[in-house]
Amino acid sequence: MATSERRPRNPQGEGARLRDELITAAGRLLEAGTDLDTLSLRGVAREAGVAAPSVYLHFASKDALLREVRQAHFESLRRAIELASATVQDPAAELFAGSLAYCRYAVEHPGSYRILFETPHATSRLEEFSGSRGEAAFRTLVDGVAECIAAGIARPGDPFRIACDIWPALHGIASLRRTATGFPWPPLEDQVRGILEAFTGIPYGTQSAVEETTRDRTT
Amino acid sequence: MATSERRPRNPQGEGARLRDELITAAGRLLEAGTDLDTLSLRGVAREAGVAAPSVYLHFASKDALLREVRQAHFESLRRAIELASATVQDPAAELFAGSLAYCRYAVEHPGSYRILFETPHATSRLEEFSGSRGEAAFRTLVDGVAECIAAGIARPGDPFRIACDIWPALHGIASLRRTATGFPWPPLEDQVRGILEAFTGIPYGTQSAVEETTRDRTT
DNA sequence: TGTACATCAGTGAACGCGCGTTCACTGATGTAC
DNA sequence: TGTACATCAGTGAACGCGCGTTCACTGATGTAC
Repeated sequence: MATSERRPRNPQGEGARLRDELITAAGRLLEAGTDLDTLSLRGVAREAGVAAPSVYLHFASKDALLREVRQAHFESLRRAIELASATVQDPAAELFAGSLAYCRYAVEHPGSYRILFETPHATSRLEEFSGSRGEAAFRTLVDGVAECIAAGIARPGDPFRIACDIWPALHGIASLRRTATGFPWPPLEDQVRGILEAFTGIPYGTQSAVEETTRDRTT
Repeated sequence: MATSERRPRNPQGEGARLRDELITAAGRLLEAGTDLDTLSLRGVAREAGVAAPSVYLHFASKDALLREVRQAHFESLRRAIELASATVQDPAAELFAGSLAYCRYAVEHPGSYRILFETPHATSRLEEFSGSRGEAAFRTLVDGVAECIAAGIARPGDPFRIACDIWPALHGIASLRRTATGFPWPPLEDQVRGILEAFTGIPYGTQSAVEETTRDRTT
């Protein structure tokens, strides 16, 4: 939102700072609701308080800028999850903390999340999944599930396959909260717990678990 | 893709035909990968083989055109689900058929699905969920779950709350298949069955169900 | 210490383009008398 | 049957705008001698 204020020139030798400022400015625009497809190079430059051609001092093209913006936001999501997971010890709590952090990030930074998982981009269309930044992130989910199985807290099963169900479910509840705004969604925490419980069998104490024990009650 | 061919003028009294042709043309562009945000009035006119101002004979503005396009695609998704559900009798099979049809539609018509559930639009931001077209569609899912519970096939529970989990999960697996293209996704049918089983308890005979019975096998 | 020069961060003007929208029109087809 | 007119479906040219990108430049700061 820091539009229209004259930005002082960087001291010599630190021109690279503008690079970060541009990525940050793009992030601000995304948070403010601008779509990745409608995000313009000129708009980013304006937001950074800089002339449009200055962008070319650090990025070869608009696409190159957006690519770096995406990368920065991916890193930011990764950090949010890591931070949340680090606060707890046992594997079940860690799985929940990480999952919730993922959804919270998506809900709280919709523009950011959108460019990560809701926008197809030329690069990722070509690049293979294996070895990608995304694979590394997914692997921590797989590992989390595996730990819970190894600890005997979760139902036995293929951790990879289970993670293949959890990720989309988390993505779904976060993503639809943005699109279906009028929908009476259950609290996010409850829903995350319910998803993890449904796919891993870990008893997080959701309502459905309670109902399972009192199965014969009539609706 | 019917670009650049001279479209014959409609006979008098049937000018309204162009209206449908424009909506269809927009649909073709969406299928071809054009984004809703990048879809231009001029592009649609071009695809329909008509001059740009002709659009204004039937739509007040670009937004009005896109609104109608969205509505048409919603109707098309609804029909696809209805058609699939009608082929089977018992409630569990119907739930599966409808769910699979939903995902298939999303996967096979990504551009269409995208404008329905992955693009925020001014109208739906304002309009309440209750009474909307979306609510009617969601209700059929709730009803499907309720029938399964009533028939004693599904675990007892709140059908609405269960549908709140199923919808995002289905959305997730369909949506991420488009974004995470390189990911080694399990077959769509298996995944849909797994989701329904996890949230309703209906034994669709997925692998995880098998594993559940042979719980003591080591990983 | 003074000065010429190089480097560096960034700018202003201009380009060609496609966009949404407006406007006055064209020319075929139907209708009234 | 002939003709004047109305209706209807659609067009071509033009508008002002913001876009991505290129280009030659400016002016402050550092460095060599």
